[in-house]
Amino acid sequence: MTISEVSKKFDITADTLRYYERVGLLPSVNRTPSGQRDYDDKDIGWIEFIKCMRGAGLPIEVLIEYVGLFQQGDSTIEARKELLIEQREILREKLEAVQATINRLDYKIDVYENEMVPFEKKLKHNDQVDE
Amino acid sequence: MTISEVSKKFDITADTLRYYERVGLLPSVNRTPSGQRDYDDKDIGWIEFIKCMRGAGLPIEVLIEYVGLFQQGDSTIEARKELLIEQREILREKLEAVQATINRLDYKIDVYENEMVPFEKKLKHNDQVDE
DNA sequence: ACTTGACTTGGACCTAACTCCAAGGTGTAA
DNA sequence: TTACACCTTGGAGTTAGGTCCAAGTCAAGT
Repeated sequence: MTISEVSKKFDITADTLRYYERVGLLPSVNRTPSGQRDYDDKDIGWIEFIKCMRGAGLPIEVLIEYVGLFQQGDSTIEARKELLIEQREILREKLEAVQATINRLDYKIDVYENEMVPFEKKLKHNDQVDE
Repeated sequence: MTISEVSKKFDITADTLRYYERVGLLPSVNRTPSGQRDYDDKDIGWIEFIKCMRGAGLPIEVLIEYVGLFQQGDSTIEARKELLIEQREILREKLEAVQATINRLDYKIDVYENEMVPFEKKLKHNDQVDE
């Protein structure tokens, strides 16, 4: 799979895909004899994983560390698990914060709705007075 | 209230508070005769609001716009409401993404837990073989 | 009056995560 | 074989959101 195909498939720019590779987030992408990237299923899997994790806000550094551990084989299983648990905890806190803010916006929007009723009434009243 | 008191109260550095003011996010903070900031209840209210919104990831630009609308008075109530509705929608999507990623991490962590059982068994087996 | 600690400003600097560009190589259809 | 779209690299530039610093002012205690 070429870089532009992957780019379209995941809606990630080719520049970003090259950047990911450069920083060690996407190691060992195969090349065609002429040097062009040729993504295989394993690469696609990583990209899909990275897209999901980045979409939730995990820092690239953390993902690089995870990839690095993965490449070191079975001896890092425990470390990888700990890393994921730690990130999950951070995401749980983020979820809480986002939910709390949504609740607050719900309330504020509701107040605006109800504040507009007397506001519109006032406008109507003024219209009547003018007539 | 002095800047350091506000800083402690909300766990926001004084530099950040000044930065917020500079970019127009916290307009019209009163000063003492000697020119030092003296935050009042209204300021405190805004800071608390900003902290909550920033904590959920709303961009500063959007908050600046909201503050600006607010200062223009009642005629912007509808616009403010629309702005909040739009941001709420974005937060809902973020919530979805974070939740989906937590679920995925739950699954991966679970796999690691179960992958480690045979891994440890293997270790134990080796131990027995060695003895 | 002097010290100490908090406050002021303007502006430079920093980090994360891209994003863009120039200069050049490749591949395929007419 | 020429045109054209697509690929390559290294490196510079961008954006958001702070963060830090120097040089100076101010306030409270001794």
